[in-house]
This record gives sequence, C-alpha cells and structure tokens, in this order.
Amino acid sequence: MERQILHVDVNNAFLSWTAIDMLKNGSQIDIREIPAIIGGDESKRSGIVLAKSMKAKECGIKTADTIYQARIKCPGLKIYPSNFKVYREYSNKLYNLLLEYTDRIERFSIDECFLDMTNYLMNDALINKAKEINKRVKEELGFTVNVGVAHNKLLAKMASDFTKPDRVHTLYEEEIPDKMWTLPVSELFMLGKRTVPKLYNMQIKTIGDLARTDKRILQDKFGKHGIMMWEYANGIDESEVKYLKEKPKGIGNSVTLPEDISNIEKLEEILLALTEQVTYRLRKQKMLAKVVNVQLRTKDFVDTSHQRKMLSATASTKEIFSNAKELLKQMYRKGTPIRLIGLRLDDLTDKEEMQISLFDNVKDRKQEKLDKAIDSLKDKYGYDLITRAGNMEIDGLIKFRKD
DNA sequence: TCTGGGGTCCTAGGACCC
DNA sequence: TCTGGGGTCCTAGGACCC
Repeated sequence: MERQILHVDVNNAFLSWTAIDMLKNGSQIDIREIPAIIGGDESKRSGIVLAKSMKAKECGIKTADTIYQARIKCPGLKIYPSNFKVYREYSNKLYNLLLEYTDRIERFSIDECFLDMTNYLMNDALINKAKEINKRVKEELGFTVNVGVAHNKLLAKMASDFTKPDRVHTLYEEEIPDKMWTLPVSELFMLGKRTVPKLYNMQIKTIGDLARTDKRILQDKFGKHGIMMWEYANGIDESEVKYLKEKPKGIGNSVTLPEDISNIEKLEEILLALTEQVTYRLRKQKMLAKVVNVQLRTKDFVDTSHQRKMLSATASTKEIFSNAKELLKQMYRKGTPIRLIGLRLDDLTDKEEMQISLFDNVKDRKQEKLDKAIDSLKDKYGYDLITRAGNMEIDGLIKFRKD
C-alpha cells in the first residue's frame, strides 16, 4: 500500500524563532527583515554561522561559515546569539500543533518532523492538509514552514527543500524527472562535500546522472553508501517514520577550550567536568554504558579519539572517569596544544535489563548511592552549583543540558 | 578574529578462534 | 617449503546529518 508522508521543515528556524522571541520581548526590529545571522561566540572560539536571514543569504553567507567570513561578505551584518531553551519551546509548539493531524510523528531534529499520514488521506486531500498546516503554523505560531508531500520520507524531505520560504511542494514518482533529476547532485540528501567531488570526477553532475549510473559501479566505488545514493537518486526509500521515542545509542559532550591547553592535569580536570555531565544525563536516561570514548582536537584541527570497552556496563562517574583518564593518558602526546576535548559513552543498555552482576559489591553500591545523592542535589539546587570538579572556571565551560 | 556541538552509521585492519 | 578461510570482536577514523 502506498504511504502518505509529510515533511515539515521550519524556515531559517533559529533565526525565525529568535526573531519572534525578540518581538515578543518588545524589540522594534524583526531580524528576519534585515541582513542578520545567529552565530556562536567568537571570544569562545566558536564563531560560526548557525542560521541566516534571507538578506544575509543574498550576500552569499552560508550556514557554518565563520562569522569572520560572514562579516566580510556582508558589512553591517547583525549577529545574535543562539538560545536553545527558546528553540525547544517553539519546537514543542510546532510538535503539539502537528499532533492534531497524527500521532505518527518523527522528530527528525529540533526543526524538522516527518508525519505518516497513510490510511488517513488520498493525494488531493493530503495536499489540502499540508496547506492547512502551513497556514495554521504561520497564523498561530508566527513562523513559517515548508511542507513536502510524497510517498516516502526521502522524497518528502527533498520536496520541502524546494523553493522557500512558506511553501508546500509535492514530489510524486512521476515528478522525479522534472523536479529532482535536474538538480545538482550535491542537493541529494546524504551527499556531502567528500562524495560530491568524487562523483564529479565520474562525470556525475546531476541527480539524474546519478540515477542513470549503473548501481554496481557505485557499489564497487562507495560500498553500501553507493547503493543508498543510487536508490535515493531514483526516489527509492522504504524507511519508516519512527514515531516511537527511541533511546539514545550514545551520549557525549565536548568543549572547545577558550585557549589551547598543553597541560594534562588541566585536561583531566575538564575531563572530570565532562564526565559528570555525561554520566548525569546517562543516569537520567536510566541507562548504563559499556564503551568510553575520549576525543582530542589539536590547535591544528587534527582529531584523534581513543575508546575502550569496559568489562561491564556502568553509569558510575568514578568508574567512567578512571577509564577516561587512562584513555587520555594513553593518547596525549606531551606538549601538544589541545583545542577541544570530548567524552562520549556508547554501547548503551537499559538499566532495568541488566542482571545483578556477580561482581556487584558493596563498594559499587556505595558509589551508586553517592552518584544518586549528587544527582538529586543537582536537580534541587541547579546543576552548576553541585559539581565535583569544584572549579567554577571549568564548570562554566560545561553547559547543563536538559534532554 | 578563521573553523560548534550533538548525534548515527559504516569501514578497515588486527586479534583471535575454530 | 608453501602461507586456508570464515567468523566475531575490538578499535580508530571517516562521512554525513541538523
């Protein structure tokens, strides 16, 4: 049976949401109407463009440009900081409105949703629903969305990416040659800046070129990725709308340091603060982790990571930190200036499913109680006030996250 | 005054086993 | 004297997404 899928994509999400939040707080200007961006903080060495207004886009500013580059492209550019708390709020408002249409909604990111409307509607009725969503979001929530209408997720997503803002587009199978094959191959979902030049060398320049390429040639050159890109180019995608909330597969946190650090003791202190934050989130998920991963980025942007599988899954701050510390020691070359340090936990399992380990001992249980006690203090008095690193300067680097 | 942070999935090579 | 081969697990790194 043919499926009916919508993809709802907020136009310039971070910028639009910042704009209406500012207006709500009495701002006289609508930053959607001027050359403006949402950017990181250059003084914290995270100065990149997160979102741009149409006028900023006309200057040639692209997402992930450095703010430095953006200012050169567009003198007089206005720059505003991001505020994820606000973004989550508006994202939830959108989600709640969409729930009136179906509960089969996959929140693909903070500003994108897939809706499975199969069994609800025929083509024409669905297009009307898409138009209604588009109109209602604008009138009731104050920002605009693009809505893509198709028979699978890939085509719905490609459709919502056509002309912007505030539009509804369809992409049915018979429309693929006109609407999709004519586009440059770089526009295809999952084709990034590494793959596109390789395709260009093979004289594959449009999505149509890719669709007409022998699948086996792509498989030989790109493996599984090659099969996938061929299928996508031909509009084939059987993946389901994942509307049930899934547990995370990994949890991590990393920081770009205010200045490069070449001192392992200092790095360890930051690693402890990261461990505290990540294990706190892990425990909130009621999960245990088996794999610990430490990432370093040098001042020259060389990334390395080392990971280790522990003998048993754990959520203990102490246990995970001791593993992380050893990984750091093992990979850090003395004197190397470090720009970024990160900690990730992978191979997560639900805590309930864990058997009581034979090696479970009094000491471990004591640690668990300690973690629990600290977590509830954090819940009660605020995350930042209760940390083991106990160093305000470092604690300030690691942001509290409410997942 | 260059170049974020949080994820997911895949690959390739080595170790080890039968 | 030549040098199996499949399978799994582990680790490091890469590609892509928003």
